Amino acid sequence: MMFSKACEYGIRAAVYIALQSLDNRRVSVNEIAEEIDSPVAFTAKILQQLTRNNIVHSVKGPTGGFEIDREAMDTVKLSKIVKAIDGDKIYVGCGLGLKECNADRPCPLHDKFVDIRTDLRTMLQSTSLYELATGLEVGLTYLKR
Amino acid sequence: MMFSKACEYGIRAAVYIALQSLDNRRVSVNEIAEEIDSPVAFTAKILQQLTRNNIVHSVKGPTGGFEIDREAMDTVKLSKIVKAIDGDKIYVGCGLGLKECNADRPCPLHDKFVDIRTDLRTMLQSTSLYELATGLEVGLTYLKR
DNA sequence: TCAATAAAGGACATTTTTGTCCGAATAATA
DNA sequence: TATTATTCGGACAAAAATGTCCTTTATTGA
Ligand code: FES
Ligand code: FES
Repeated sequence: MMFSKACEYGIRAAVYIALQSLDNRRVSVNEIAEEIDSPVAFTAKILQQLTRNNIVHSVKGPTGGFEIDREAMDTVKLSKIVKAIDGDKIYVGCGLGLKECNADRPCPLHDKFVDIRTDLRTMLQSTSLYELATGLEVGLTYLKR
Repeated sequence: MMFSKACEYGIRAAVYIALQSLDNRRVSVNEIAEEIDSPVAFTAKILQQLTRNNIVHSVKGPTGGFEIDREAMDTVKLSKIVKAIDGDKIYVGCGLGLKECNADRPCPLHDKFVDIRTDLRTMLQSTSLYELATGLEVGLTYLKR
């Protein structure tokens, strides 16, 4: 509802890859899709986008798969994933669908909407994959129901 | 991005109807679509939903059109429109797309996401059509670019 | 070198959302 | 009563998002 399905899968996949990379396991699309409960082929497409955007790293061939450097887990924030998949409409779009959000000619919801949108952006820009992966690691959070 | 197109049009239409009802003008779909810059026939469909949900009132025939009681302008909050058109997924859905959002088995983003979602809900539940229409009336806000 | 394994990428299929069209129902008014 | 202006409702169409399939490419290890 806030993010596209593709983006939801992308974030879940990235978090799972980060989790496994924490103990140096490279993971395949099949395993990822299984663990995050997502359609395999569609997930593969999304992983291609993440790879092209240097969010995850991929290796072909046997023993290949996806992984994330320990460093990237800190530097890659959710905002980067969202931007790669959904673009920046979530950051700059008007809540009521005007062609652009513009404080000089605001829609009736502008002021209230901007507050929330800013909170969302701040949250996404400050949340790293590492942070999300560690919650998973200690069993506090889950990637599927 | 946050709301569907249908919902965006629905809110803009409702605000415009409220604005005109402030000085007792009933408005037609054609006028509404013109003034909020939306596709006429699609807007008509959305207005039907708003009518069925008692958000606006419609009158058929010549001199007919849409209107909103002065009282309803206060009691109808944006949350009612959003719920009528987009349902309640925006309020109860998991940000990462898990089948349901559940604090007992949260996704990695749950805590941070819930904060923002709650702010959004609170904002929608506390914002009335009257409030939005008055900003328009005095020329502070706009419904099209 | 060859078979097996995995990602990459393109074409296609399905579903959902967005949008259109047209006839029926309703009501005002001449 | 006939005409006209309006919403209502259903069927349809187009576009976008979601999802599938299959072939190619890279890499490993026997
Ligand atoms: S103009 Fe609508 S949110 Fe800024
Ligand atoms: S479980 Fe994901 S937002 Fe609550």
